[in-house]
Order: sequence, then structure tokens, then C-alpha cells
Amino acid sequence: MSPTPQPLTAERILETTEEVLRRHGPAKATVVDVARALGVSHGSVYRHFRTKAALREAVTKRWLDRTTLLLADIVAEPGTDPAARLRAWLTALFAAKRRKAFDDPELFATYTVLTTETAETVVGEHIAELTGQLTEIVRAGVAAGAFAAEDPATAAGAVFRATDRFHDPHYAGEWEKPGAESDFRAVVDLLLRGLRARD
Amino acid sequence: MSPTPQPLTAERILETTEEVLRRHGPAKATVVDVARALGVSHGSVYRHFRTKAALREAVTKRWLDRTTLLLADIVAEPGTDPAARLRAWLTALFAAKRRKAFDDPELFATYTVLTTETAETVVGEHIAELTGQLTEIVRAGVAAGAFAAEDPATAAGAVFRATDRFHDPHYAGEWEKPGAESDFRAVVDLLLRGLRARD
DNA sequence: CAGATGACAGATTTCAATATCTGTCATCTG
DNA sequence: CAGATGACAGATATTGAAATCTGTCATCTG
Repeated sequence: MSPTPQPLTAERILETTEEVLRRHGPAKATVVDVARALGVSHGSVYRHFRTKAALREAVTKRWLDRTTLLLADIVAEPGTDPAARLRAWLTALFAAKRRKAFDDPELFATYTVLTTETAETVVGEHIAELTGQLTEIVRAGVAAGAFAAEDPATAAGAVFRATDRFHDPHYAGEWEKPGAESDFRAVVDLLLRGLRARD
Repeated sequence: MSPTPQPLTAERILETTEEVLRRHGPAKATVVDVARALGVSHGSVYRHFRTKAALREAVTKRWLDRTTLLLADIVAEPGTDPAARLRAWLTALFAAKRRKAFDDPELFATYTVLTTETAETVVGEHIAELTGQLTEIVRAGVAAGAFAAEDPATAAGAVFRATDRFHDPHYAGEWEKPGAESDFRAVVDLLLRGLRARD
């Protein structure tokens, strides 16, 4: 769009790459497109990112990190009832994903492809961060005597995996169906019952 | 293989279609291939199945029904402890899927494509049958005073969805990883804890 | 006449030629 | 001389013509 006289930074490249991905989709967005949009040669892009895959990874990480940050607020919330906090966290995650999928389906499809490409690396770390947050919530719940769990990390992992259907993009098609909301509640209810400490 | 002089039945067509799918894969298996393998014209195949999609659906249903039947035995088991029976059912489902995926990865990939094609119809019914079995186990558990659940069907649905990761072919890649077994146990433990009746 | 056939139209797939892209690097420029 | 360039080789994607497939149906055959 603009010839942009500003210095070429990794940050500007990432912004432009997002834009190009939004416009062209994951299959047709090329490094040459990104360079063209920035008004530079594609060789310059390779000065900041070693490969096209690395560039895509960086964009994907940015996108995932936005969600991680959003949820961190809930973990940090002080003195809430552990069960309520765990439910709030899971609900916020589901809501965030559902909103992304619903508001801009094409962009969501683009990121679904990107995350599939980096399942083992970037997405793996993202999931580790999320289960880390969950572990923190469970740990606090155990400390408060509200939850019973031998190992908070194991329990958190189980909770995360048991709710895959409500955050894995693979199931996005199910998220706007009539029963989705009550299905979610039923799973969360069952999991919270399983965590709750016996008197 | 053989020119087969026997009468052309839907059953024989299904058997041959399985064979052709096994050989050629889902992308390249054509109705013409099936007809050729049977030594008939493809018009004759269309006398038994209205479309190629209908033929594929029928094959897929056969395949899924084999698993349904396997699990029905566990539901029918008399007088077992409800928790043990539920665990056995979930374990058998996971084991059956994992075996299929591991023993013949190409065939499993073929059926993964087929089930994706018929997600709304055949697979939907298959899932309904499985959750029906689960509901029966939960209902019996509630009757025996071992489980607490307002609505057994809802609880069964929640258990099924919470274990998606261990039966949805989408996750097949995870099933042979080191942690899979203990991840499975952690989720099932948590779910059983959630179902268990309080004294 | 129940059931099989194969020619056919329109849709889909294959294939090979062509164009574009990725990643490198010798060269240029401020 | 730090940073940008663009020519280049090999890999990948696009394209359009030809081949194959799907689904129908008038016709044939036991």
C-alpha cells in the first residue's frame, strides 16, 4: 500500500505478514508478497527470518500469545473461589476461541492451518503455558482445601485434555451448534465434581 | 481377482469396495475400479447404491459397527462394579482405536478420510450408539448407588466428549506417544471421581 | 421383465509445460 | 561496513488440454 520509508524491523515484517495472510490466505501468502507489501526486496525479509517457516511460526506465536495473556488475568484474580475461578478460566478460553472462529471465519481457518504446521513447536509451547496457568489454579485450590488432587500438574493436564473439544480448532464447527453451550457446562460440571475435595 | 460368476449383491459390492479402498486409498478408489474388480459394468453397481457417496457411507458404517459390537459385550457384562465397567469400556474403546491406527496406518488413514466425509450422518449415528452404551452403564451405576448423576444421558455425553482425545481419529498421532497411557488414566480417574456418589 | 449393459454429457482428475517461489550470495549503496 | 539488492538454482505451484470418472438411461439378454 505505502512505500514506507521507516526502518525495516522484525516487528514491521510480522505486522505485514499478518496482513498478507489475512488477504491471501495461508496457501497463497508468499514471502515475495510480504516483501512487495513492505516495498523491499524479499532478500531483506530473509535477513530477519531465516526461513518462510520461521516467519510463519513467529506470526503464529504472536497470535497465540494474545490468548495466553487474556487468560493470565483470570489466574491472577485474587481470592476468588477456586471452582469459580477454574470455571471462569475454561469459559473464557472457550469464549475467546469461539469468538475468533465466529467473527472472522476465514482468518480463523488461516490460523488453523498455521497452527497445524507448527503443532510440535509453537503450539506445544502454547499448550504448555496454558496448562501452566491451569496448574496454578488447581494448586491454589488444593492449598485452599477446595480441591483434592495428588499432583496439580497431572490434574490440570487432565482438565485441559478433557476440554479439548472446546478449544481445539479442529472442533470449531461444533462451537456454534445449539447444544454446544450445555455440552460445555456438562463437561465442566463433571470435572469440577471430580476435583472437589470430599468433606 | 476372480471373474466371480455369483449373483451381484450389495454385500459383495461392499466387500469389494473395502478391498479397492485398501488397495487404492480414498482419493483414487473409483466406482469403475469396484466394478472392474467385480467383473461387472459400473452401471450395475449403481443399481445397488444410488451414488458413490452412498456406497462409501455403507462401507464406513460396516467398519464403525464392528467397534460398536465389540463394546456391546462390555455393556452386557453382568454384575460388575460400575466404575470398573465404565473404565473397561473406555479402555476397550481406546485400545480398539489405537490398535487399528497402529496395525495398518494406511487403512486407518483411509477410514479417517471416509469418516470425515460422513461426519454428520453415519458417524453421528455411530457416536449416538456409543453414547447410548455409555448411558446404559451410567444408568446402571446410578441404580446401584455407585454413581451420582442427575441425568445419565447428559453425564454419559460429558464422559464421551471429555475422552474425545482418546477415540477421535484426529488425535491418532498422539496415541503412541510415551505419555498417552498415563494421560488417559488421569482423565478417566478424574471423570470417575466426578461420577462417584458421595456417601 | 428383472437385471445387466455401455454410450453419453457434464464434472473431476491427471499430467506436463510454464510460471512463481524459496533461500543463497556476490555485489552494491548510503 | 551494515544493511539492502536482485540474479540465480532448485523446489513448488499454476494452468489448460486430455483422460477419466460419475450418474443416467435407452437398450439388450436370459
